[in-house]
This record gives sequence, C-alpha cells and structure tokens, in this order.
Amino acid sequence: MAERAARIPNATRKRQTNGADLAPAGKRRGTGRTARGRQTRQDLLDAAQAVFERVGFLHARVADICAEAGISHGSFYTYFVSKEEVFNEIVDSVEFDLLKVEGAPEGADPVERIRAANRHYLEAYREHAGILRVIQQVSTFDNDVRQTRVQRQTEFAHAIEHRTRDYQERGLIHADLDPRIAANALGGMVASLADQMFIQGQEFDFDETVEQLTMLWVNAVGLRSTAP
Amino acid sequence: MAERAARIPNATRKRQTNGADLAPAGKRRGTGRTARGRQTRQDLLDAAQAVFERVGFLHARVADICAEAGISHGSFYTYFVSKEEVFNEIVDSVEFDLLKVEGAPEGADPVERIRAANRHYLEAYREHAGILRVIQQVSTFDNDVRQTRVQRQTEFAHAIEHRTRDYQERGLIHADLDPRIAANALGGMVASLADQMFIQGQEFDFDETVEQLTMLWVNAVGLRSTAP
Amino acid sequence: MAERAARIPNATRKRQTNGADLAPAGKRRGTGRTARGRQTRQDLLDAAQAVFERVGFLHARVADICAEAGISHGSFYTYFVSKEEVFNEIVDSVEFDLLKVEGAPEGADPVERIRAANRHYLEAYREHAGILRVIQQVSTFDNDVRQTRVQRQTEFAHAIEHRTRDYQERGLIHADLDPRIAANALGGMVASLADQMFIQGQEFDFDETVEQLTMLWVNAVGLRSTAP
Amino acid sequence: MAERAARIPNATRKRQTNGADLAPAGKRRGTGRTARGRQTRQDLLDAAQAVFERVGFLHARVADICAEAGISHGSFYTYFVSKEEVFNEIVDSVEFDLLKVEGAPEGADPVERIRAANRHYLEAYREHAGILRVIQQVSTFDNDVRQTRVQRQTEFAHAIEHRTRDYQERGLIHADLDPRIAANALGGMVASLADQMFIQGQEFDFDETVEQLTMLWVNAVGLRSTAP
DNA sequence: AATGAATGAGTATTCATTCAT
DNA sequence: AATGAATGAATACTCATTCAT
Repeated sequence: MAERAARIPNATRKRQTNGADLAPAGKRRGTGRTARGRQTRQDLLDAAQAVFERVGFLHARVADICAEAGISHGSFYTYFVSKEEVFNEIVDSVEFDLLKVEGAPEGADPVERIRAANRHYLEAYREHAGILRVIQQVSTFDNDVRQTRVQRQTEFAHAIEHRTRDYQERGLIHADLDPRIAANALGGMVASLADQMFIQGQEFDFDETVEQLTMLWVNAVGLRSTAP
Repeated sequence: MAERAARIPNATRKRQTNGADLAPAGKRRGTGRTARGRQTRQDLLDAAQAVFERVGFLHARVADICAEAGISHGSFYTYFVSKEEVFNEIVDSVEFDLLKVEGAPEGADPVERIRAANRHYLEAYREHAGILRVIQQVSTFDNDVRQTRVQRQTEFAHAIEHRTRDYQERGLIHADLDPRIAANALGGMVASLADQMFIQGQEFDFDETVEQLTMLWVNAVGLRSTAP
Repeated sequence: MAERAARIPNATRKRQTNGADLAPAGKRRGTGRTARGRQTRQDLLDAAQAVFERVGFLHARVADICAEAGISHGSFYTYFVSKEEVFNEIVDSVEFDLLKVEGAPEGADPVERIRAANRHYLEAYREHAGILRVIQQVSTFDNDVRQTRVQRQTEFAHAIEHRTRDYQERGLIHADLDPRIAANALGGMVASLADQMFIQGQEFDFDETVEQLTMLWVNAVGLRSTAP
Repeated sequence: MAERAARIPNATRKRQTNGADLAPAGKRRGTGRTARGRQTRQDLLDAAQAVFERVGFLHARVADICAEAGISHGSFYTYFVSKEEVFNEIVDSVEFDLLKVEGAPEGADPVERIRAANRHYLEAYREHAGILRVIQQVSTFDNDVRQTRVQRQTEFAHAIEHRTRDYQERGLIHADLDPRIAANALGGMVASLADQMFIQGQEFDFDETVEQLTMLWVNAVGLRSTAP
C-alpha cells in the first residue's frame, strides 16, 4: 500500500447498502440553451475527462475539474448534478465501439473477420485506455458502472457466441465447443491482453499481438479457412 | 497539576516523515507477546477481511472492523498502523496460490496438466473471490497493490511461457506461436473467465468451464495428446 | 450513480510531502478576491487572536476559532491551511515594533533616548501582552517560532550594542563594558521586567518602572548626561 | 511553525476553564515499601527527566518514559498518578537552589557577594538548563507550575530587595532607587542572560559574563566597594 | 509488583454541494 | 450564467489511563 493514509475525497456511496446503485434519475441540468452555455458544458466534459484520466475518479475533485475547465467553482452545478453525472456522461459518449467489427465485410473470410475484430478491439482499447482505466476503477464501487461494463462485455460475447453457433452449424469449427463459454473465454482472452497492454502497461508488439491472438483464436475453435 | 488530567489537544509536531513505500515504518505494533494479544490480532484480521469483502476497501471504516471484531476503537492501532496495513497483511496471506498446478504430476500428460492447472486456478479464484474483488478495487488506486497484482499475473504467464517453449522444442505444439504472447493470452483467457464467474457473478457450470477452457487451450496451441 | 451522493470515505493517497519548514506549501488559500471574503478572513484572524489570547495556542481548537468568528467549521480551511498558519500570520502582523525608539529624535540626549526606548518597549509589551504570552508558549515547542522570537531579541540587542559602542568611542560611558554582553544584559533586564509585569501579572507602577529602568541603565553603563 | 500539524498528545487541561490548575491533591501512589519498588520508582523518575529534557513535556509520552525506564507500560501507574505527577516531583527535587549565594560569606565585600551570587545563578542555570527549559514550557499552560516559577523568581527578587534596602540604609548605594523594582530588574537581567545562554543557546563566555553582569549591577546601584 | 492488552475521549481536515450576489 | 463564499458530514488516529492476569 505504501503512501500514508489520507482520506479519498469523493465518490458515490450508499452507507451500509450494498445494493444496486442505479439511475441518477432526477433533474438534468444546464441543457445548454445558449451557445455559450453549450460551450461551457463541453469544456467541463473535456476537463473532467482529462482530470479523470490523470488522477482517476476517486482522486478527482470537482474543484480540479473546474480549474481545468477554467470556470468558477460553483458553475459546475449549473451543468451537472454531481461528479458522478459528468462521469456517466463521459462514459456514455465513449464506451460503445469496442464491439464493432471494422474493416471486414459481413461475408468475408472468417479468419479475416476474426483478425479484423481483434485488431479493432485492441485499437479501440488503446485509444480509450485512459477512460477505460477510470471505468474499471469506478466499476469497483459503483454498481451502475459495473453493470454497464459487464453489459458491454456480455454484448461482445453474445456477438461472438452467435457467430460461433453459426460456424458450428456450418461445420466450420469444432462441434464440441460450448458456444457461450467459448465466446466468453475467447472474448476474455482478447480483453485481457488489451488490458495488460494498455492498462497495466506491459509491452507487446501491436501487430504481432493481433496475429497471435487471431492464430490462437482460430486454432482454439478449429476454424478451417474457407479460402480455397 | 490539574484536577482531572485531560490531553492537550493540539500543537505542532513533525509528522514521522515516512518515505518508504512498503514498510509502514515507525513503531512496530501488535508484537503478539501474549496469547491473548495474538488472538485479538487474528480476530482483527478476520474481521477486517470480512468487512473488506462485504463493503470493499473504500467503504470499510476502521470502526466497522473493530465492531466486527468486537474490540474497542483504539485497540485497532495496538495491532495495525492503518487500514492499509491490515489490508496488506491479508493480501499477503492469501494471494499466492493461484499459480500452483495441483493434481497433475510433473511428468503427466500435458493435457492433463493443463486441465489440472485450469481447475486449480478456477477453484482458487472461487475460494478467494471475496478478497480478490477487493484487491482489484485497491489496485485501482494503489500502485503497490497494482504492482503486486500485475506481478502475480506475470509469474503465472511466465510459468506458462516456459512450458510453452518446452513443448515447442519437443514439437508437441505449434511452432509459430510466440510463447510470451500466447502465454499471456491464454493465461488471460482463464483469468478473465474466472473474473466473469466469481467477481462479476456470471453463471457458468464449473466443470464444463474447466473442460471448455482446456479444450480451447489445447486446440489453441495445437497440442497433440502424448497418450498413445 | 447512486441515489444521494455521499463521499467515499477513505483510501490511500500520497500526502503532499511538504518538506519546507516555512511556507505551508500546497494550495494557497483565501485569496480574498471578494470584499466579503476579505472580511471573513479578517474576522477569522481576529477571532483566532482572541481565542489564542484567551486559552493559549494549545487549547485553542479550530472549532473555537470558527465559533468565535461566527462562521462554519469548514470555512476555516478556505482561508487557512491550519491552526499554525493563522497563528503565524497573526504573529507576523504583530511582532515587529518592540524595537522602535519612539519619542526621542536621533540626536537627543542619550538619557532621553534610553528613557524613551524603555517606555516604548514597555508600552508595546503591554499592548501586545496577550499575543506575546501565546508566542512564548508556542516558541516552547515550535522551532520556527522560537527562532523568530530569538531573532527579535537579538535585533533589539544589536541595536543597543551598536549604540553602546558608539557611546564608548565618544567616551560617554564606561570603556570596560563588553558591548555585546552589556547589550544583552540590559535588553534582557527590560524584557524581563516587561514579562513580569505583563505576562506574569506582577504589579509595578508603569511610570515609576520606566524611571527606575532608565536610572539603572544609565548608571550601569556610566552614562553622563550630555546636558549642560 | 513549519511542520505539518499533528496533535500534541498530552498534558493537562481543563476545558474552558481558564482558572487555577492547582494541587493534584488525591492519592499518592507507590510509596515504595520494597527496596525493589523504590528502585523502580527512581528509575521512572530518572527516565522521565531524561525524556522530558529530550522532547519536552508535551511530546513526552508515558510510553516513552516507561520504555526509557525499561519497565512495562502499565507499571507507571503503580508509582505515579499521572504524567503531571512525575513532572511535579522532578521539579520539586530540582528547582530550589538558584537562589543560594555560594562562595561569599554573609559579611563579605558586597561586590564579592554580588559576583558570587551571579556566578552561582549562572552555574545553577547551566546545570539545570534541561529541566528549566521544560519547566518553562509547562508553565505556559499549567498554572501551578507557572505559580511555582514566579514564586522562585519572586523569592530571588525579595532577597535582592532586602539587601538593597540594607545597602541603601547604610548609604552604600543610590538612595533614589526603588528597591523592589531594582531588585526585579537586576534579578531579571541575570535571569534573562542565563536564559539566553543556556536555553536559547546563544554563545557567551561564562567568566566574562559573570564579570560584566557584576559590573553592570554594581554600577547600576552605585555600589562603592567597601574594600579600603 | 509487574505486565501488556483494552479503552475511548478528543479534533483536525477534506471536499461535494448549496447559496447569496 | 457566473462567481466564489459558506456549509457540514464524515472518519482516522493518538495516547493517557484502567484492568484482567
């Protein structure tokens, strides 16, 4: 642990309640009718993201965010209900595209598709490593965010699962694999490596990693290239 | 001097500047000279673990731990310097055995070994899920703990990498795999699934998962059973 | 994120290792941008001084000071980093003028000058007795403050020493006095009496004391009035 | 002030009561029937004095004293009611002899007597500087100790005052001096210099200082040597 | 007598959030 | 909309003193 203890200043909490931490519901603020308002709001979002990525959610103080945005302390609450809200908004605007399979059309060679998906996943992870790290932190004490994070993983796995079944039915891959487990395992493999590379800071050659992941994946499911 | 003595509340004193990152420095506590003392210390450790697992590190208050242990507030500091210290001690006493390959002797069939290792990993993860979740949380803002955690992962991967090279040299598995990447990827695959099962709470059949992971792993590296 | 936001209570964070002895470092507080802010800051200073004088530094709690100032608990830290800081600021604003020789022009009769200096010293001491008592307390466990206090004394003695040499050269006083020792002794004599009168609370007639001190001083150094 | 604030752990206090802090009254402990008991008691006294002189009263913890004495934590209270009590006992055993005029018999030459008294005072101060510093600290927040300290000074002054009157009546010194003020002033002069030398740590040559103080004193009162 | 474990009063400090201009 | 001052809940930690063996 190391450093001398000092209170961590902020985050959300429900004393003694270990239950769901859902939807902020309530009032939305500062919708931004004015152009100036909209600008300030955006400044705040950018500042918040920068601060979060720099020091993490727990150590980020609203005051820091305001300083970063160059606005006064109190104005924050003109635009956001709480620190949590900014965070959520940032998350919403960032998260979604780990899943997309880019660069390989629907009908393409399965190996190609897998390679493309792996590459895309790693690229996206790399691009968003900063905020992903923060999301990981927050998901550790906030059920909402944990939910969202699991959800994202689940969707990813579902997509893989779906395709796995398809390939199995077409006899392209091993029949004795459980599509759901395999999907989660292989998705987890890629996610784990991405985490090691971009969150934990371990060194891997990007392209080589894509190749190896693809090879492992293809072997694992026993995919035979459909290429002639 | 005065009727009822009472402490003078405040003044300036040099904080025991405590540069070191690991050793909490200063006076050592809870020497545990007495059986009673040792008992209390253990109670405190148990209580702390229970509380950490229940509410996480962040939400755990020293007061909660003391209440759980049934001792007075101040006694905590007879044994530990800080909440961090108890945590570290718990971590040290728990972490180490994800790595062991149990149940399959050194010379056993490679597939058997992999299966045994996977089973052991999942079992250990399941057994320690509570504290592992907390470790994950803390590693999110504490570099020492992060370090330790990465270390553990790294060692695991090293072991796999070593064996992978061995198998490659013996021609038992694909030659074109990069042992390091493969080791991290496959290790990550198992770890990720363990996380999904025992930390994120997704449902998977334990035995089936062991089988599937083993199958995926074996396929991925192209291992041919050495059985006749 | 959660229904009602509430702070996450604790975790580890690097204490702003603050080696410097003087500047409290870290974020500067209470910039006093607003008139209102400046007012509050002043209120706080006044309150702090009052509390310090009433109960001493050791027994003064930040809460007491805030209560005295009629502001909320936390606001204190908008303006000052710590109890120590307020104290230092008060000291800085008060200390300096024990030294001045008021009322007797540079070229005046030496005896007149001594009398004026003595009177001024006692007056200043009397005026600031409250805070001087506190300074004495703090200098007892705080090296900086001790330093400052000694410094003040030293400067006073230096001034006397300087003049003593001058008078010796001009043959106005005994030649066999050691200017440095004499200066410290005579300065100490006055300071000591001031302390007895205004800190220890012993009763002495003010004017008579000035006269007697002057007489003792003049005799001690063998000063012959330059008056015709 | 400098160091980061941290609570000063101990001393006596009466919340909100600025009144007298008198007599501990109550029960005396550990009178020491046994030889062993008496030994332990003395060890404790010695240890306490050492610790007090090393870190001051405020920073001295009962635990420190016990450690220094090599006895167990709780045994302290077998012998003393409180930290204050040990302190008082130490003070009582040390304080008294600043006053004595050693080395010059009653009928000796007045100048000799003054010289001898000055020398004795400085010597005693030097010898007991360690504990005197602590007494000074404690007198800052403890009325009893303050009282005692003032008392000592007062007695010293009384002695001087008495002698001064005597000399005045015998026509040996100036008639226009106020014996009480002069006594306090001159006594304070010596005390102040002693303080500067042995508490504040300023450098003065011992013998020279005695000479100069004597000279200043003799001059101040206009004493004519009775030597032929 | 000695030991050392247990107790608990006492307080500084942070920072999200609200509020008066 | 913006500003920045004010609020106050929340909690770790120390150490004198007591108590059970």
